[in-house]
Amino acid sequence: MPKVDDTYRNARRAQILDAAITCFAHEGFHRATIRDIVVQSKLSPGAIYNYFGSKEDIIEAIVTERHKKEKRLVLEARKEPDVARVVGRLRDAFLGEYREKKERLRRRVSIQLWAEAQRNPRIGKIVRRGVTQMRKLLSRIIADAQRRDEISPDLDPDALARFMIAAFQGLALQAEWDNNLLLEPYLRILNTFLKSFFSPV
Amino acid sequence: MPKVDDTYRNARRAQILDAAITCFAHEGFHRATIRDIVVQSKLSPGAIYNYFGSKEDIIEAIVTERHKKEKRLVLEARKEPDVARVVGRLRDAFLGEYREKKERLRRRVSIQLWAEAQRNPRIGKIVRRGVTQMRKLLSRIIADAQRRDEISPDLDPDALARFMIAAFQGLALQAEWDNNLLLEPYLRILNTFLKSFFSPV
Amino acid sequence: MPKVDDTYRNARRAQILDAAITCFAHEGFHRATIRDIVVQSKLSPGAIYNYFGSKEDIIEAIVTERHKKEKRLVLEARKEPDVARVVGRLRDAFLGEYREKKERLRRRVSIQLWAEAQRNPRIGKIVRRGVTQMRKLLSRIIADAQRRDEISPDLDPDALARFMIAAFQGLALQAEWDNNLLLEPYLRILNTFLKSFFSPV
Amino acid sequence: MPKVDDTYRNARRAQILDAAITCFAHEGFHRATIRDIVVQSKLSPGAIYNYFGSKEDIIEAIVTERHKKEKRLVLEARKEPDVARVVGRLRDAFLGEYREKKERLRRRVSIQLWAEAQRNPRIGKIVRRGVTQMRKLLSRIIADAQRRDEISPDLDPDALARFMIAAFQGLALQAEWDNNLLLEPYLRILNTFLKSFFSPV
DNA sequence: AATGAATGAGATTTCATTCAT
DNA sequence: CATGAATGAAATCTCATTCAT
Repeated sequence: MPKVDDTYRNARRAQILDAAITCFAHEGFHRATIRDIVVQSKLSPGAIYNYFGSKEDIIEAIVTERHKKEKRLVLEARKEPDVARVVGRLRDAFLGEYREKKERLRRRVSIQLWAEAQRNPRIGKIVRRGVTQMRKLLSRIIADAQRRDEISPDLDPDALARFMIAAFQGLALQAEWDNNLLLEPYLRILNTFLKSFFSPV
Repeated sequence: MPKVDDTYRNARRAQILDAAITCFAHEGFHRATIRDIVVQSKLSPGAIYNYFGSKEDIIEAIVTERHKKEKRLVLEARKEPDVARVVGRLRDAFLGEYREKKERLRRRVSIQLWAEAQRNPRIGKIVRRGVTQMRKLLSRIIADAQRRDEISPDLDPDALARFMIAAFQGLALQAEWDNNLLLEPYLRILNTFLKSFFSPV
Repeated sequence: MPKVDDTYRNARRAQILDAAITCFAHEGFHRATIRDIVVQSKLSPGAIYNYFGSKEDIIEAIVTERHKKEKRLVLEARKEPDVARVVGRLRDAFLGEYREKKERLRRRVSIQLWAEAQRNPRIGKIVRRGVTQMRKLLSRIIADAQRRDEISPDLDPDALARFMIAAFQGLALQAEWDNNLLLEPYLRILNTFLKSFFSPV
Repeated sequence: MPKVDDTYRNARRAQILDAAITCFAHEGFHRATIRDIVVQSKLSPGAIYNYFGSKEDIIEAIVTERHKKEKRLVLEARKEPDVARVVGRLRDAFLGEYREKKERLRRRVSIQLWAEAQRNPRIGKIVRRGVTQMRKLLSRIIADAQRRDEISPDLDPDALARFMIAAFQGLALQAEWDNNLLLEPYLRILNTFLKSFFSPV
């Protein structure tokens, strides 16, 4: 079944990554075996190693795709005319994901990644790069808003960006532990917080 | 079968837990081997299994001690006369730890725990219990303050507690990735945030 | 199903065998993968399996061709009028090869074959047949010379043949290990040895 | 069963090496699996890896012990008063091994080593070192004899050493292929050869 | 005939845990 | 109580070979 085109190969790649996300989300990186991914993806070990050189490569691919998607979300949000709306849209985009089952899995994998990044230099580098990228993007959005006098010039853009990211990271964690965590009340606090920083001065 | 006293046993236990924290912080739960802990603790495998029934038991002991300590911190802070000071003291207590090397290791282990809690029901249960306990404590502090009219009654105590926890969880993560993260600017944002919620109405 | 002619098929076969010799010489039979041969030969796995039923078949083909060539060399040498000249020519023929790069590869493969012959009955049989054939040829040359009174009748033809073969096998090994082994001194010893046996009585 | 003494550990080590020699001799390095060695040695995989870091380490240990033994043999032989007797004793020592079953296995492994040395730099280095050591030892024996006027000064000691080694290497190979190779006739040729070089001038 | 993606048996190695001393 | 050698299940990855196209 040779001479397949890129569409075919991309489909297989996605098939493997999807299976891997499911397995990693349920078992963690270390407990999820290649065999698990084999079963989940309905492929064979050999087939998987045709697309990825190692288990770590699969993890890396997952992170990389995740980061690409997040960057896209932020760049999309940035098109809004003022910072309040940019931030509102970001909030909606990231919170929106909380309903989707597939995204739930991805979030679980993200938490695995935070742990893995600690001891795996290669994964660490990539995860770090991703978060830094996100922080820089947010930071710039804030700085731009300050330049346009939309928000107080006293706020440190970088620190505020960190704080926003923290609010979402913490939510991700807690949502993970609490199956019936109610988004609404959290959202209301978040809005109060956002308003206190991002409403027109 | 020489009966040794409790002091001796407790010292050995602590020796093992200290070694384990170091190993887990550096290698993660799965990559850190019992042998690593053996080397680090200068004991033998057999000795370790005399004090803990399994690797998981060691992890469990670490979490449990961690939670006890955090509970102590909060109960201590609660003695302050008003909520602004309670929150301020909590902030100082948790941030104070950021300078200590030993605490750095514990924080790293915490992140490992978040990941492990996802797939290990036993650890999951304990970690969940710990965060819930913390949330309940904070939540009650907030509710009490509302009852004393110190802060707005519109805020959902539980959600605000979650938000505060998130701010610290996110900081822990980012501090982990960014060796030279500056606490000061983050602290300033945190203060602004806290003030906007907790200053006398 | 395009019927191609024998010339085409023979060319492909040679292409595969050449590639295989290179790979086997560099990586050994077990470490050299079909994929290596695919890359080296610039063909595809499927193509290779069109010409050879298995990796072992390729090895077998290499041995067989090698043996054919050696037999040709001996038969050629045997045309010389007396045993001294026969032996001299054999020596030149086999030593002549030491300069050629391609032959260096073949010699490396031969050493692999000695090892493989030990545990692989099929290869073992062929290798054995080849050496036996060579020994018989030399043995007959010696016996004929004895019959013609060219050399002492006391020498056991078979044992002497073995000894001659050993001298070359050992040289092949040592040349393999010693990149700058000097042929000349060895050759002088070899000549002294040959003269002591093969000079006219 | 801890705190064992060196005798115990050496016995286990020997047990593993013996099993490995048997397996390697029968199946070759690549076909012999660790599991084979496990079965043969009646130990467990873990036990084996307690004594050797890898399959390659086992191979290395086998070569090293072999070389030590050969060196001992030569040094022992060198004590003879004149070169003829030295050489005679060497011949007897090495040929003597041909009767012993255990030595037969070792010889088979040696042939495997010649092949493995080609593609495995680590093994290559050790094998080379061993043969070089042997050649140097023989070479010095010859040179000493020349200094004492026992043999012709025209012979190149190094080349003659090579030739002697070759005679034994070739014999090892042929004995391997020919189960009923007769040593006597070969020995007679060898003696003629040795006499022609080593008898008093 | 050629292609090359897929297969899946099997190899090496690791490591939590046990238990004789 | 301590020791550390031994156990053996299980994990990752390789590679000869097949076969749909």
